[in-house]
Amino acid sequence: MTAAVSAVPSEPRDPQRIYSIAELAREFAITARTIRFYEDEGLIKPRRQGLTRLYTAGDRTRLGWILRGKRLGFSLAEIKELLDLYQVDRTGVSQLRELLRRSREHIEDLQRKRRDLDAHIKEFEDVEIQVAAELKKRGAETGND
Amino acid sequence: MTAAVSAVPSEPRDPQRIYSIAELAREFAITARTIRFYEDEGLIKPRRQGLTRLYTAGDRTRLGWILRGKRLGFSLAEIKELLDLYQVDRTGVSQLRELLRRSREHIEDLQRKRRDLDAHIKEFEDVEIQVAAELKKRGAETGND
DNA sequence: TCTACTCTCACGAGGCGTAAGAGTAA
DNA sequence: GTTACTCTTACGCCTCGTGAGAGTAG
Repeated sequence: MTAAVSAVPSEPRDPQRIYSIAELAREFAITARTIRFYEDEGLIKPRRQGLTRLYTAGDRTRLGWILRGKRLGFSLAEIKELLDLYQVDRTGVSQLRELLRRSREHIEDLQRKRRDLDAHIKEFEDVEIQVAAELKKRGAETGND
Repeated sequence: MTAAVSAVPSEPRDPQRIYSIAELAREFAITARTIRFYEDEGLIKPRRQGLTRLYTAGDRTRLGWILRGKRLGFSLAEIKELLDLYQVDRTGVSQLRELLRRSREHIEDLQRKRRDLDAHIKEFEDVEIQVAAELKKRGAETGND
């Protein structure tokens, strides 16, 4: 199902720290290839030292954000759009208005998702309750062994 | 982004009612091809009258469930597993225990998703608040026009 | 040389879309 | 007989990667 991987990894202890691609791959339990793929898709833009990619703490946060979006069922294109929301030009009023509009749109989308999720959870909790009751009736233990 | 489609459509007014594939496709804003595809994948099993598929209210509910799972980022394979949880054989104690175990597992997965989602929502709400404040500062209306 | 990175194909699974061609019910 | 469905078969496409092979920096 879902890999038991830290959702948002340990807080960035040192905001100045630089990460290698392999380090990030290990930390997020993905492959370096995947990180490069996200770069190809325009989701992340590490600095370079020659050919080697250098990731800042910000890049790392961004990557965690991407993966979280993925777990929530957003496509890479959608995630890119969401990420871009953070760094659009905020100088003009019309741009701010547009940002506000899209932000609200996304919040509604997310809230819809949450309603779906809550309904899902409730159903499985019902299953759990019923099955636990049935097991109890039969005199079997219901604990987690 | 996400199509503005009724998440769970109107309650099944008549539990006896039979639906055609086109009807369900319209209702859920998907194509008949998609519904047949789900059948190929073993997610739904309508009755047949000759070759024509006949969907019960239960099938309709099931389809809605599948689509909700999709919106939450589950793969069809995962959704199939979740759906199967509902109708596994519940006669034996060991089967009940297994059902309970997997049910709890899924609930944990769903709760993890919810934490992700809440964090996401909070971030965008922060964006909204900041942008709205900035617009107000500049004397522009922030309302939804 | 060995490690760790870089690159570019290329392939593959998941999730459908999209005809093609044919049957059937009103 | 035309419209509006239905069906199966099957190829194609986009997304999201994985893998292979080959080159390079230290």
